[in-house]
This record gives sequence, structure tokens and C-alpha cells, in this order.
Amino acid sequence: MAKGEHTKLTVLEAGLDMASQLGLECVTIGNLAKTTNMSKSGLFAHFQSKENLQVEILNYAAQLFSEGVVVPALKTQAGIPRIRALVDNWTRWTSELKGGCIFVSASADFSDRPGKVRNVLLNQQKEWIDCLQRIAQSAVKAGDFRQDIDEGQFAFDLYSLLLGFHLYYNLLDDSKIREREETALVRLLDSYK
Amino acid sequence: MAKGEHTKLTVLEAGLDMASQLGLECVTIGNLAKTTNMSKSGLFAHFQSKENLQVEILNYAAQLFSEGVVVPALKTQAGIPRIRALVDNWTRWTSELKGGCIFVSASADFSDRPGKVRNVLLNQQKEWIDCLQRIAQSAVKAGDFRQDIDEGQFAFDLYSLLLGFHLYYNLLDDSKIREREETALVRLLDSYK
DNA sequence: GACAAGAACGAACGATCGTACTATTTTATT
DNA sequence: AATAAAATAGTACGATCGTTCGTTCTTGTC
Repeated sequence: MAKGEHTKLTVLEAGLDMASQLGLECVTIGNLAKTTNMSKSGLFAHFQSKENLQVEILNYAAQLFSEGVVVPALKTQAGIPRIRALVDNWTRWTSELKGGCIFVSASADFSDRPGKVRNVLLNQQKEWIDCLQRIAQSAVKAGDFRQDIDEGQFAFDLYSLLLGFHLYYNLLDDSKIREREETALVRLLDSYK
Repeated sequence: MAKGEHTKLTVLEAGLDMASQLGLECVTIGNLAKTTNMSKSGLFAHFQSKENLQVEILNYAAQLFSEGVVVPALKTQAGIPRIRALVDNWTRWTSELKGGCIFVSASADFSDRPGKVRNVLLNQQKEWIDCLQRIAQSAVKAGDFRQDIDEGQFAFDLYSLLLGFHLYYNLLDDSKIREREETALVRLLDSYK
């Protein structure tokens, strides 16, 4: 009971690492078994297919993401402070994983690959964007944003900024990227005040 | 002489399609041979390794990108019209390829995978960002942007916007995405005037 | 300590991967 | 038409892919 769950978590942790670095499609059962010192078949038994493994990696990542990025942000004061906390948390999240945010790379990989994995990913991304929208609305309520903003537009603007950071940080490793992110964020926030 | 080059182009065209849809790492010599009605070995002879094939696909894509996005933009009037042309061309480019822009997905996939492919991709992305910076400078010269702008920041801002469009368009297929892009672009351009 | 359930293993499967070699066909040049 | 060169095909290789199956080891319960 407890044993199985424990090793499964170990596998998912290694799988998330591997997926962040190489992409979700390149997570191989053989490689994953090697890095976790398990047999292929022993590992495979925990999932019933590679597709399930991919889905479970995504769900595991979503759980970590929620705990590490979203929930702590929701605990800070509504409005701009909350938005800043979210951005900080997201930046830390994507910096800690080697290879960047799994959702970003998976979104690029699975946008045209129908199946369970794509469906899960799509729902996760929709939920994330919903989260951004709700946070914008709470900023309106808090008086930090003006009344007539388009929260869908805000979510797009902010997510775009994060995606830009992601590429600059992971591929180009631009030394000025943190200032760039800050500059863009200030301008973005100002335009919604 | 001419024959070989012709079939090579056919292969690269199919390879670009496949890479856009499935990711550069999932372009398989076997699959590519199947879709082009060639033998694996006959196809393989044109490239000398899979790595070279990936590099040549990237270079082929860069050529198309230059011809279809950059060059026509440079032919239009410097300043905001040129920037708008670039954005329009980029949007068309990324919409025409099934699965989105190969450079975006490859950037996510190869950011942590050292080798020839990553090096080529990195240089291409640097060149693209350089291009954005030069276009910003020409907008300064043309009087559309104020004198003291940070063109590196502008490149980051604009590329972020395009990346946001890319994700919304390909994964989420948001119906409002074109308006969102336009809204964000107007605000971006205004902030540099 | 017996026993059932759960967890992990070993071996093997057909398929496909990238790559190497050798033949055969097609093309261009004389 | 002959011939050299280029282009393509055929076959085979070791490795690895995802998956199945039967066996062994480990665990908790009575």
C-alpha cells in the first residue's frame, strides 16, 4: 500500500525531471527505470501505458505547481502584491526545473498531437489562465486595477511575458533577463491601473 | 546533381512539416522515408546523420522564414509600418505551419540538450532577436519611436507577445486571440512612442 | 508461522530506431 | 552508345522502444 505509493512518487519525480529536460515525449520507460534503479517491468506495472505515465507526470507537476506557485500567491494580499507573488513564484518554479517549465514545453509538443495527454494539458492550461483572470479580478476589487479592465486580455499579457522570460532564461540565458521581466511587468501593471 | 538537390528539398519540406507537428526530435528517418516514398537508406544518404538532418531542417526553415517574414518586412517603410508588417508576417508564418513555429517548439525542446542542433538553433534565435532590435532602431530613426528606447527590451517585449500568440493559437485556439494580439501590440507600440 | 495480496523482477515479444555496408538503378558526359 | 558518377534501393546490424507474461520477493493479516 504505502510502499507502492512511495516508489511511484519517486518515479514521478524522476519523470518530471526528465520531462522538463528532454520533453515529455522523450521520457522513456527504459531510461526512467535506469535512473530509479528499477526494472522496466516493475516500473511499468505502476502505470499501465506510457500515455498514463505521461498523464501522471503532468498531474504530479500540476500538484507541485499549485503548491509552489498558486497557493502561496493566493495567501498574499489581493491586488498587485498577489500578482507580484505569482510572478515571483512562477519565475522560481521555472528556474528550478532543469530545462524549464514542463507545461510550456509540453504545450509546444502536444498542441498537434491528439490524445489523453493533450486533453489533460489543455485543461491544465485553461485552469492556469482562469487563475490569472481571477487574480486580475481580485486586483480590481482591491482597487489596484481600474474597473473596466479585460481580465482575459490581462491573462494573455501576463502569460506572454512569462513565456518570453522562459525562452530568454532557458535558451538564451540572457544576463539582463530579470531586469527585462521587471521592466515589462511594471509597464503591464501600470497599464491596468 | 540537380536531381539530388530536388529530392533533398522534398525531404526537407516533409521534414519541416513533421517537425512542426511532432517536434524536431520526433522526426524519424523511417517515417520521413515513408511519407516521401523513399527507402530509409536512400534518404539517409543525403544527410550523414540524424543530427545533420535536424540541422538542415532548421536551416531550411530559417531560409523560408527569412524569405516569408523578414525580407518582405524590410521592404516596407521603416518604423511602425515595418514592425506591423513583421508581426503580420510572423503571425501568418506560424499559422500556416501545422503545429506552429518550429523555432518555438525546438527552443523548448533543445534548451537543455547540448549539441550541434542546439548551437544552430541558438544562433538563429540570436539573429532573430538582433533583427527585432534593428527594426526598433530603424523605428527610432524614422521618428516613430522616441530616442532613448532600449531596443533589447523592445525585442523581448515583442517576442514575448508573439510567443503568447503562439500558445493561444496552437493549443488553446482562442477565438479572440487576434484581437488580444492587436490590443497588446497597440499598447506596446504606444509605450515606445 | 501460514497465507493472501501487493510489489518488483527477468525474459521475451515484435516493432522501430539510427546507421553501415553493398548492390542496383538512374543520370550526366563523352 | 559507352562509361563514369550520382542517386537510390536492399539488407542487415545492435540497440532500444512499449508491452506482456510468468515468477519471485516483500509485506501485512490472521
